[in-house]
Amino acid sequence: MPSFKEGKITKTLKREATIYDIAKELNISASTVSRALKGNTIINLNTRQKVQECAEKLGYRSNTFASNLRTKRTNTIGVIVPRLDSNFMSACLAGMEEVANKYGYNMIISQSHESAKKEEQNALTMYNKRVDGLIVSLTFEESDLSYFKQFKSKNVPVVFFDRVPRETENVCFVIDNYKVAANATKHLIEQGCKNLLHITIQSNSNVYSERARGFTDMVNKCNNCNGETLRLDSLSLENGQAIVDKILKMKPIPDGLFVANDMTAVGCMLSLRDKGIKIPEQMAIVGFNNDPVSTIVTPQLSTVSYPGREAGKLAAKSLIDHLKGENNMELTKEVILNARLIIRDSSKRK
Amino acid sequence: MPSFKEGKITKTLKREATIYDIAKELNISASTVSRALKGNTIINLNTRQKVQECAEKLGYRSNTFASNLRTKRTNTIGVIVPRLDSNFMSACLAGMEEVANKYGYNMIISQSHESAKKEEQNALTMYNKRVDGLIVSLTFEESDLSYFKQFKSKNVPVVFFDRVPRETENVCFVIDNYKVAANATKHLIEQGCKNLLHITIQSNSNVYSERARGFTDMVNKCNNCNGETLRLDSLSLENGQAIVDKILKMKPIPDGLFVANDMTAVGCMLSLRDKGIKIPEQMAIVGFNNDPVSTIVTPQLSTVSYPGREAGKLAAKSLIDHLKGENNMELTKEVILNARLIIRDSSKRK
DNA sequence: GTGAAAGCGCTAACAT
DNA sequence: ATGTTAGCGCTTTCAC
Repeated sequence: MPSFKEGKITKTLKREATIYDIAKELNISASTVSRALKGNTIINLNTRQKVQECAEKLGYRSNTFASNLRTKRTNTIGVIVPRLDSNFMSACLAGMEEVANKYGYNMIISQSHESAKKEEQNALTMYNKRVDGLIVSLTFEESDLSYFKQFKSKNVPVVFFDRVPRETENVCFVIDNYKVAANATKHLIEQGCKNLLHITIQSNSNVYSERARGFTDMVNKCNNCNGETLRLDSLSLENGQAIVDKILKMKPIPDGLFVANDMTAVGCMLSLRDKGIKIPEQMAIVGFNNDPVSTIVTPQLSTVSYPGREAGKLAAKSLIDHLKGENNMELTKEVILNARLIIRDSSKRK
Repeated sequence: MPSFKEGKITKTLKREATIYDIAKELNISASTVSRALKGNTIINLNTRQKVQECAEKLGYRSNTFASNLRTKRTNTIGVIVPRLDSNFMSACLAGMEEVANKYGYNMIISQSHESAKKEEQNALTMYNKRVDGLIVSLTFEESDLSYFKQFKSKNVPVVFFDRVPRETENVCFVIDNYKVAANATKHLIEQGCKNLLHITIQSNSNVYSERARGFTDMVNKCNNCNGETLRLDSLSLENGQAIVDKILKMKPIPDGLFVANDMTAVGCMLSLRDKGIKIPEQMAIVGFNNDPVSTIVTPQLSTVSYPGREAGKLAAKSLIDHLKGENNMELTKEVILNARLIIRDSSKRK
């Protein structure tokens, strides 16, 4: 240990206490202090208590970098999501945080804002911060995802949820977007809709393409009905007005809407109501996500429940189990979460 | 540097590349590599390029711990919030993340779940992780907040937002809850409400106590009206039913409601509608936060706009400016953000 | 423009 | 039960 000959008092006030300070104070070795601090029972109880007291007295706090530098683990999980300010995403994050926290992991969260470039930057940051594991929901901007490959070479597990790669070796937590979209469409057909419209986003993301595919396939199975898909640049509450303007110019005007998220569906509903169009009589509507807004709008919005909190918890748990060596990720490829159609008044004609 | 005599090849594959590996490969010193990697222009451009190439070739990534261990900075900001899955909070977090990311900081987020004990644990974790700064919104469970004092002794700036300490030396980002609550109450009175009810949470938190005080003071200024405050254990959409049951048993039944958050206000509205009570004619309602749901419910909910995203951005910016030495936190005590009453149909009688 | 050397604070293998 | 020792990978004087 270096000696602080000059200005000792000032330095002592400024400097962080280390295990060496404790060791010196108690006339024992640093290793003993290190062990005592970890509660290692091989160390005399008496010594342990003394160390603890002295640590508190000196305002000691463990230096995670020094520790990480040695142990090569960070106890940190990186999370990259498109945006964190949606009901669905914050539910996912809350679930992850809960699990991570429970097992002693911290979470670093970053947003890609739907930009592949930002996603890459974020991935690089996570990589350099040496997160122990990574949880990702992709942007809908297309990219080769090569920047996630590097993690594999370092044995850092990556799991995806919701928006997952089309093809990947990584574990994915998803719902069966195809099936549930087909179900929703079938429901609209059963309610007597003849001219269906699917409103979604222009994207190659599995989430949206699968929903669109489910919609189209189901429409095609139906002999006397028609289906169109409207692909927009973004989906939000505010888009409602513009969307409705478009819809009302279509020939024939659709009588059934399957919208890829609830906020947009609600935006449409509000605008349709302004135009005096009756829901569900003239236009039956089904949304997606079971956002709280779906129960608040009048009439209540039929939607697909998507258990975000559970998805988050499961993804985090799976990652942590893997890190603790308690499960073998090679065994799991994909976890399909339960999503189901919730029928409410916005689509119920019978 | 240690030599890896045995099993060199295997080790080379597993081991992380370091600046020493690059140095050896290029026959230069580690210091030069270190400088080159940082783009230090004192190093020959040619050398810098070579180093860069070699780094990529070896899959080198900077070891932040070693770096942090030396520089004693983490470029990480800790965030502790009660819950992250509300519209308001995720807007705040999104704002913070945006700013933090822009200035090269990472964010570690944790939830206290309204428990003071968990808040303390989280603070301790942040402390030990040596965050460069901390942004906090408090639980509504009361505590002495002593666990935030330690940061000051280490010169780690702490800023609070939304739910802030009653007395503190730290910078706080808030709205004027008192004033805006008084305004909302005044508005209800102006609409002809005689029996007002404020629905809030049982808490000493500045946010709720100030809103309640604003309400009460304004009611007291009014000669011919009456005001009660209902303090609950929690506020949520789901509480609506139970709250309405209580309200309808009151004598006299209130004709004006000022609810401390929008979700709860909406919960009440839905339940009131079920009971056939007319809004705003029989019961005028004002909420708080300007959550998207306020524009979705029928009739639209009058509320108080609370600029969460801006609050988050400002809090983060202030913290980072301070970390960069660009502002003096001693100069700022409290930043009052703009919040204003938004009058919609749920309270408009005239 | 580049190198040598010391040390940030901790842990763990090995000794006693 | 405790101590000795040797680094983890980086940055940063100071020297040339």
